[in-house]
Amino acid sequence: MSGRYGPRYWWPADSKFEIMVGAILTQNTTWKNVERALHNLKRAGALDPDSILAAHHKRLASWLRPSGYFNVKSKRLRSFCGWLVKNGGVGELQRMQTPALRNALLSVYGVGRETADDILLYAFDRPVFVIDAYTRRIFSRLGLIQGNEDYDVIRHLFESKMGKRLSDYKEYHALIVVHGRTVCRPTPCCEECCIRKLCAFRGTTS
DNA sequence: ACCCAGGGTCATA
DNA sequence: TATGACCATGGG
Repeated sequence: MSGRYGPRYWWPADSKFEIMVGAILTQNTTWKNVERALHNLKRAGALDPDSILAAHHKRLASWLRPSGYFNVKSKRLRSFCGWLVKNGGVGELQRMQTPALRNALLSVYGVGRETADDILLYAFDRPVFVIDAYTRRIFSRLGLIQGNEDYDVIRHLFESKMGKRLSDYKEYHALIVVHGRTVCRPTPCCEECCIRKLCAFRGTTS
């Protein structure tokens, strides 16, 4: 698919921290709305852990408002920044082994498995495959998984079958999300259109 | 008016 | 382990 569609412009950001913030803000939310929230943070000069920790909840929530769930995301972003600072920042955390770093991320309030893996893959450059709703939907349609397996079961399946190239992990997830948007939700509206849209994935998965 | 989006937490059984 | 309620904005 990379050959056919070329590299997607994926997870644009000026810093590792911006990627991490984006990973939390994009939870069940369109990227367009996340960009607005990120823009608010930048415009306020608050796109850094210290500024976020220093801001009052009311103000932080107002910056995050466009990304939805602004009250819970304010708390989640706060807890994440607290963890980041407490552990010496990105540079220090980068020294950890991937499994330990993943467990550390999962211990943070507001960081679940998918968010943790987004951060591991796109901010810490670790070869971890991100499983999202699109991955389940597309690959269950292809008959390669049932779809309701545990997150880590599907993750290990992908990681065992696709080698270890970091760029492949980043690119494949990007392609899945970009194309997953065009695939019908759980109940196919029609077999024809779904099969046509899924054609792009055949050959890369067989 | 309805459905959905690049999820996670918490209570409950 | 496995559901369900809840969070909330913006676009189709």
